[in-house]
Amino acid sequence: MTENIEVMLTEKNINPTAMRLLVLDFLLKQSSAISLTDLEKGLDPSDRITLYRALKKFEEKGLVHSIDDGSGATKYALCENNCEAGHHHDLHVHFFCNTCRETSCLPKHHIPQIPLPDGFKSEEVNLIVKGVCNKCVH
Amino acid sequence: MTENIEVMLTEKNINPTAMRLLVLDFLLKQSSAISLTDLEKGLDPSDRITLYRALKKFEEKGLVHSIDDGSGATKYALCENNCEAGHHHDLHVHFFCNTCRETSCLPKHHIPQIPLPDGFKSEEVNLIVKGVCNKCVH
DNA sequence: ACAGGAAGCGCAATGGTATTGCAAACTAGT
DNA sequence: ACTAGTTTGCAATACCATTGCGCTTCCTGT
Ligand SMILES: [Mn+2]
Ligand SMILES: [Mn+2]
Ligand SMILES: [Zn+2]
Ligand SMILES: [Zn+2]
Repeated sequence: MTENIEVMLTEKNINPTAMRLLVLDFLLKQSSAISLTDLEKGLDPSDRITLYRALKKFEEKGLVHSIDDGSGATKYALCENNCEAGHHHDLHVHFFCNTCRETSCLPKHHIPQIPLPDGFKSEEVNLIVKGVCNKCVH
Repeated sequence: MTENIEVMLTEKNINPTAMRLLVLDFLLKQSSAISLTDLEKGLDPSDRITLYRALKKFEEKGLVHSIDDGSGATKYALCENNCEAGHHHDLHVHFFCNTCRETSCLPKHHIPQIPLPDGFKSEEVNLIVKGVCNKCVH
């Protein structure tokens, strides 16, 4: 099991340090995207900055992607495999639940083509839908 | 002219104080959305907190809307008229230029319907396109 | 005109997040 | 075991957002 996690790191050219194994293990257990603070609280006595740099490294190497859901804190979630270092390919919709305040990836829901006025060139799109998630609907 | 600005405020049930007149005047002169810091620098010797509360009041009353463009600082822009207190109706696309770092409203470009998985209910959508704006394309 | 009271303003203070510098600890290759 | 490069922990910094509070200003009823 730890070996499995280690392979995931080495495949992305990330040195599998003890801290990074813990971080990836924690990420794998999540059902929604987490913030740095979530991670810090989840991995008890751990330095926030080290965790911050672990996430940054993961993102840089295409293992996780960051999500700006408007909550003020950047969220992180594992990529869908096809991402490479410095090049993310998982441009999907993200959902923020106003009830449980969890942010989820909707990898099946690609972002539609957005028409723009003449002279505007799109390079990146951030689409975040807010509402009530499937767990909070009653 | 000042009378005109004053009317805009009173129509939205906002007390037209000296500070608020200045803020609205400044907003009317902008061609793109501005941050609180932009406003503070634009209106020379003025208290940041007072400006902050002016913008909050304007937003609450449906005169401006706030934009989270991922830059870290909330941007503000005038609404398209049909907005009411506590109820904004200008759900349009926003564009962030990676070159000039200006954020623009694209009021002609409504946000398309985003399909969601079963059980998810959409209440709000934030769509921000990043790229190169018409002024920066060469 | 006067007394209250509400609204607005300026300043201080707080809390949260992101980011960098630096020295100590650690790893890997020789 | 030694050295070079990487990783870590802690301090420090920089913003941004938000609230508390006393003072001023403006409005209103008497
Ligand atoms: Mn995602
Ligand atoms: Mn807008
Ligand atoms: Zn939920
Ligand atoms: Zn531009």
